[in-house]
Amino acid sequence: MPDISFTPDNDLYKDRDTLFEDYTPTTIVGRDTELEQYHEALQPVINGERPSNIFLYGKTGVGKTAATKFLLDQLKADADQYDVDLSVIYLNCEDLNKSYQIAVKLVNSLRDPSDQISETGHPTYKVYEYLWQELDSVGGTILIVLDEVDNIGEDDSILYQIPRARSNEHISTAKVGIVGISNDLSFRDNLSAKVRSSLCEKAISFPPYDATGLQDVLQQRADIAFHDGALSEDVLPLCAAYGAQDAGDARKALDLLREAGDIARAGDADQVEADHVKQARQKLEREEVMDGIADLAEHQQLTLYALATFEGEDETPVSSSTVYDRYQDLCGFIGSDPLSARRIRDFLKELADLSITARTPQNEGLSGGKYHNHELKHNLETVIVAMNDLIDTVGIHEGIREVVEASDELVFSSDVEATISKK
DNA sequence: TTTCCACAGGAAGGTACGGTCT
DNA sequence: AGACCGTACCTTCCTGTGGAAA
Repeated sequence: MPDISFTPDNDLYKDRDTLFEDYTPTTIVGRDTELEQYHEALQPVINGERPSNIFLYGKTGVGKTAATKFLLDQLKADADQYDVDLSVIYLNCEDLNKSYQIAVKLVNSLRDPSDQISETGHPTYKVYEYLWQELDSVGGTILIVLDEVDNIGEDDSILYQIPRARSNEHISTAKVGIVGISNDLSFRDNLSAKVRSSLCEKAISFPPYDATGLQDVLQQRADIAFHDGALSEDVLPLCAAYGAQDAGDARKALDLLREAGDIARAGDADQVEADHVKQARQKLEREEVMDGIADLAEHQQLTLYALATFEGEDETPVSSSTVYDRYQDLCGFIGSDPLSARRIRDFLKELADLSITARTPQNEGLSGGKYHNHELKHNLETVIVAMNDLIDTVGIHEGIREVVEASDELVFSSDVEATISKK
């Protein structure tokens, strides 16, 4: 039995918590022009005027949310000082893809916990009525921050309902402004014309960090998170370089730094080294794929399983219809009705969007026609381990037998020993 | 230059489900 | 109870695509 007593770790860290996303630093590094524009756009609030609608856009991890939290905290403090009645509602639209759902969430966040409404069942107009009532009873100036609004896709009705609520006399006392934050750069262009004109009164673009910018961000956090000398000098440049590869995502770079720190600490190292960063990168990448796969529905996993068998047979890349044929075979083994080929094409696209697989368009003209080729983007064993449960119920296909036998991470119930042979 | 393969993926509609309201 | 509401998840049908071959 291992020693399970707990002792404080050796201390590379001064304050590890500051490496998490939810930590708001006291200053924002390298976003001066954006902060200036943002500041200017918020100015009407403090004058007691109708707030502008503001639209922020830029890729993930470029400081949009951090800048928002930072500036709005400041704005609230200043509003207090100048007797401006200001309320801020922050809503992350991550799991909301309809205007209706956002409206419900907003109503619920304004209502007492004992008086919540359910997410379905109400007619749309009712939900909006509730929302106007709640906004009016709050009164004053209200800023509604919708983070990751691009999730609502086509259905942008709430984005023109709210800005127009006052002129349409749905609300009378409150002055409402929207701050929309989008990770999708094309979202703005896809908005309907009437929404674009009202929501994007002030549009602020956050460009990705370059490696130097990232290094400044990392340095700021590392100074408060680690003790002096805890990082060897190539650690931050390396994290920054990886981060720049990941579309200038500062959040990922911070995660990487923290993971590297954790690995170094677990290994009782005196210093975080470049090698720890490399290990951390592998570990994070692997976790990302594993989580992505674990969240897939059964038939999505079956689709991936089908593709994985070809990978095991060294036959990738393969066309969508080839994957579909094997998918149907796999369905046969568990006596499940296969979904339509059309549906599987959707799944294959989703898998590619999640970066679990790679998809390449092919065109062989008259002889072969136009189609997509698919292959795994990650180590086959990783994918198989992530689908362990599914494979346990379906059985081990011959194509992946070799990998399964070589792996020591897989756990199967004894009756899955039988191999599904290739048709 | 024209043809045409083999899908890609949009559109529309069905069904089941969890909900409200009267 | 039964009308009605919004959504997730599918299917069916069908038009569009682009480059190798003719």
